[in-house]
Amino acid sequence: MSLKYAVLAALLEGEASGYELSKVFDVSLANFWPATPQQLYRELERLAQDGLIEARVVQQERRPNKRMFTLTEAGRADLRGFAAEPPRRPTAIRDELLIKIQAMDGGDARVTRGLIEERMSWARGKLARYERVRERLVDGRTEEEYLRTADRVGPYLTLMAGIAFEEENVRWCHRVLAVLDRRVPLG
Amino acid sequence: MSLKYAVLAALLEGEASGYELSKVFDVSLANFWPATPQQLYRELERLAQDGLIEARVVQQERRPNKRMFTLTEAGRADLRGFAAEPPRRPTAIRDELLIKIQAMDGGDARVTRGLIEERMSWARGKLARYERVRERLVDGRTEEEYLRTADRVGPYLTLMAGIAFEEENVRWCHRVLAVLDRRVPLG
DNA sequence: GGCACCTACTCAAGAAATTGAATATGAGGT
DNA sequence: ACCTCATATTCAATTTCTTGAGTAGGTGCC
Repeated sequence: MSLKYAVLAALLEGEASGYELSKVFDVSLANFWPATPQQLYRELERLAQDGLIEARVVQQERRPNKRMFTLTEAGRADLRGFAAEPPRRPTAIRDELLIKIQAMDGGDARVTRGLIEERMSWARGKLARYERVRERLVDGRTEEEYLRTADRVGPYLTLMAGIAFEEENVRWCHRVLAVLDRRVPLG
Repeated sequence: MSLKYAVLAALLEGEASGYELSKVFDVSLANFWPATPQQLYRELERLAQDGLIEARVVQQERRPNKRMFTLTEAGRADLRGFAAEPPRRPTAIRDELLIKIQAMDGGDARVTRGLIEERMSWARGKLARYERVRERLVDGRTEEEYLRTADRVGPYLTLMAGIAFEEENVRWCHRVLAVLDRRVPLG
């Protein structure tokens, strides 16, 4: 049900094809509502049938044709309605690494260390990418100026949530490493 | 696939029935691998068939009988193997509220405020519950002492992740409220 | 006395997600 | 010449998840 609104929200940025959406999703929406390309194509089909988005086929010469989708007024209205309702489900996190950490005792601490280090460097990579998105958004303005004057601040606030999450992730990894070291010194 | 290991990890705490597991999942595992009772019962069936857990029926007088499940040695070994592998999928977060925030511009800022306040008080409630779990775990010891000496620290470290996540959540909510106020002062 | 909630599950229909492959073409590198 | 990657989807099989209901007695509260 929510994928529907995630797609509509993505289209607030403007017209896009399924393929483009699947890219956009990867860098922004995926941070709080992941979806595979297949899911997106299916959802776009449905939304078009329900009149919440409009499709037009763009003929291309040296590429496969593509269908570009735009929000309709009905789509905007539906999204506004959704945005004003309280969420139906609480936040859900699925993190395989945490299952592994839950079960780590009795295993090889050095292997666990490796997993944590991998996670940490992945989180740092993500932070770097977020930072670039942030810079493109504020576009030279100070944050304060941006937040007071920009048309839309929603995308910035969700980006902040993503950044905070990954920063916290890095701190947690440090902490786990410290605990592991105290218990089984690598000396 | 991971639900399997989440269940095995939960059984590291000792024998449990499906019903008990569904309670345990609610307070601890659900924080990084949510599952409904139906999912759990199905998974337990499968794990028992595969010989990773053992079931025994406990006759009860004034209650329906229950089946208690224990890890087998094969189950422990499988779990150890899993815990040493790198995760197959990155962390996935699904947060309806963030979709709403992404799409909030053009809507009623007071309504959005309400949603954020709801989220904040929910996060505080969760923090309070986490704190109680933490106290039961450390059981009078200092954190330092606990971390050096306890048999298992995995559950504590995942609890720390949950606490950090919710604290971050609260901070983010404050921030969003500040931004909303600056843009549309409530006077 | 009645009602709601707790224990302890099981069943089944339908919706959704996952996965892998298929299609067709072009661009860029070695 | 060949290989891989990018564009831009679609299809289909399988698995998984979600939802609601059903069963059946017990406990606690007003």
